[in-house]
Amino acid sequence: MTLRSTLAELFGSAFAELGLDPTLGDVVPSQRPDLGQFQCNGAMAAARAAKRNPRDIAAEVASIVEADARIATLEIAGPGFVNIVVTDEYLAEATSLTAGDERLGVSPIDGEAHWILDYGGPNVAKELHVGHLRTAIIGESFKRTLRFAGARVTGDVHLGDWGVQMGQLLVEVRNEQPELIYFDETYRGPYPEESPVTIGDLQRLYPISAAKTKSEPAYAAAARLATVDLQSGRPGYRALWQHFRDVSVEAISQVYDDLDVGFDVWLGESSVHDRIGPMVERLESMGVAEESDGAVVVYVSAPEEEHQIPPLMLVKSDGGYAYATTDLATIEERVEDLEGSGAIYFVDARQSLHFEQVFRAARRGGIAPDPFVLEHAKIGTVNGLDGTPLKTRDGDLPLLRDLLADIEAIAIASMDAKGLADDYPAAERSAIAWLVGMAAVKFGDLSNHRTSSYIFDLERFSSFEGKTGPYLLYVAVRITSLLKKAGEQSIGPGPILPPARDVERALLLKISEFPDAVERAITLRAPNHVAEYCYELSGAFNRFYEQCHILSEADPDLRGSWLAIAGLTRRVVVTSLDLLGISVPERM
RNA sequence: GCCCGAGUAGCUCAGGGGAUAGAGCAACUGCCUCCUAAGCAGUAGGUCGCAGGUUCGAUUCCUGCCUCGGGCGCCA
Repeated sequence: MTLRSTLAELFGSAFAELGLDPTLGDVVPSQRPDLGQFQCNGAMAAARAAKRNPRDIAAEVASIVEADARIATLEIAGPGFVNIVVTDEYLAEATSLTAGDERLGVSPIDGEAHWILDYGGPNVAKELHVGHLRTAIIGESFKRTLRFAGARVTGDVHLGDWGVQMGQLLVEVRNEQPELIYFDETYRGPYPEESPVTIGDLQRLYPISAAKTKSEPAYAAAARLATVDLQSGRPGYRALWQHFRDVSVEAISQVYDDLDVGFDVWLGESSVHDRIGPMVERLESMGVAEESDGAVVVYVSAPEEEHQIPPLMLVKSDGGYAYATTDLATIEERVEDLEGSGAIYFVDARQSLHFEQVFRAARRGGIAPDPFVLEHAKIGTVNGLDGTPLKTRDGDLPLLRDLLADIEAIAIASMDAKGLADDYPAAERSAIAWLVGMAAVKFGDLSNHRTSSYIFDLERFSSFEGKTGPYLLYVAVRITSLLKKAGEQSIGPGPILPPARDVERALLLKISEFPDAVERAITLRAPNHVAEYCYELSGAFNRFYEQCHILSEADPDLRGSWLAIAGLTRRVVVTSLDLLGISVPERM
């Protein structure tokens, strides 16, 4: 129960008392802080249905609500706005309640639901590149936020580990090292535990094999054959493939670890391979899958639909499965094995048609029962300064590893230039630089809406000032330092007193908005609401800090109250940052 | 051609049917004898792409148009 929702309930029951819809009593933070702290706009909406003057309704609602001891003033303004100011006593009381709640006022959501989140999608043999950045950051944040609200969540990396690229790699490795035991069809194992290839080898070979597949039909045929052999279980191929997967997972998880992005399961395309055959057969026998031009497809548009969308390709005319097939089988896995109640895909918006097709096919084929939620949370692209997807000078997608190293270097340069933390141990200093860089990247990403493509400008990261991740770290660190100093002077927090200054009231009101930001982030699948909130809260604290000099305050009760407020602010900031996947250093 | 998304301050972007549309950067002006100036305060900057519609009220919802980006059966 939050301050805002308490008021909404209060107004709701007043509307109900007048025989009007209680949802009209919704209360929101005021858009005109000069006129009030909160506002209720329901009277204007009610006026039409009730065929009455909105100001009259507002007046009647106000006269009921006014009696409540928590309300300081109510004013009717304009066409029928009710501007609300709560008493300082109640504001203090509500803040104490928040401080006493482990979830800081966020109400727990349905703990029965089990959400499967898909925000990985890296491929074996390919390093994580900038295209993986947004999905990882946003998905991770959403996972943490859902979990904070008490939901059961499983993050699946969904590795691309089973397509024709695997066949291509097998062929290319054979070209380079034909003597390897894995290619000897007469050999009966066991195979070496040591991988014959490194992740570096795979990254080198992958583009070569991809290029040859394009230009040499015979090579492409060999790759397809190898893929089929792999998938049908040829032991040498399986063993070699396992090495491909292992070395790739090691490299991939290293970068995810650096990003502090985690997955609960490392499933992938290969883990649903055995499901595909039976699934296709079942869809065919149901009449959902049909033969068309030598391929097997699922029609996903009803004939009468005005805008037809193309059918989903299940089996290509060469007998191979399409990647939509794998995605369909993955849904089945998520329903049956993972026992999910829904799956949310944090994936590039450009794949929206693909997901539309897959989701429709999953419904038609009964793979996803009706209550199972299927949702594509569209992610915008990371663009360069020219507004097109970010590329290196060679035209490749920049590797995440390189990008993060650049950011770290910028953070160090920035610290050097400002002479920050120059008396700290070198190891701590570089740890701080890393956290500052990560905060900059993540906040820069998360403060944009999920669906919008934004311009990633390294230059802009060279200054960690203004609305940036480091600004938020700075607030948390400032408070840590403040609390430490207070402790050294044996000053402790006390009960939160009714606020007497505007900056203090503004801070307490902002603290009370945390649950609304979290709720919005969850329902809209949009962590930018938490990011935006955290920035606003930080600003409110900095203004408070500027005007209320805590440690030199003579009144011990006031000092204790302010210290408690500072401590609570820190908790909310650190919690918000944690929901964004951003870690805070002890000092900076 | 059809579908999806975007168009808001010089730049990068927020914005929940409500009042006077916000932030950061860049520009200009102040504030470190005082808990971290990675900070705070202030000035300036807008026909919210265009035209209609719904509504007491539209940047927000609907329709059309313009511009840009993306997607559209055998790549994944």
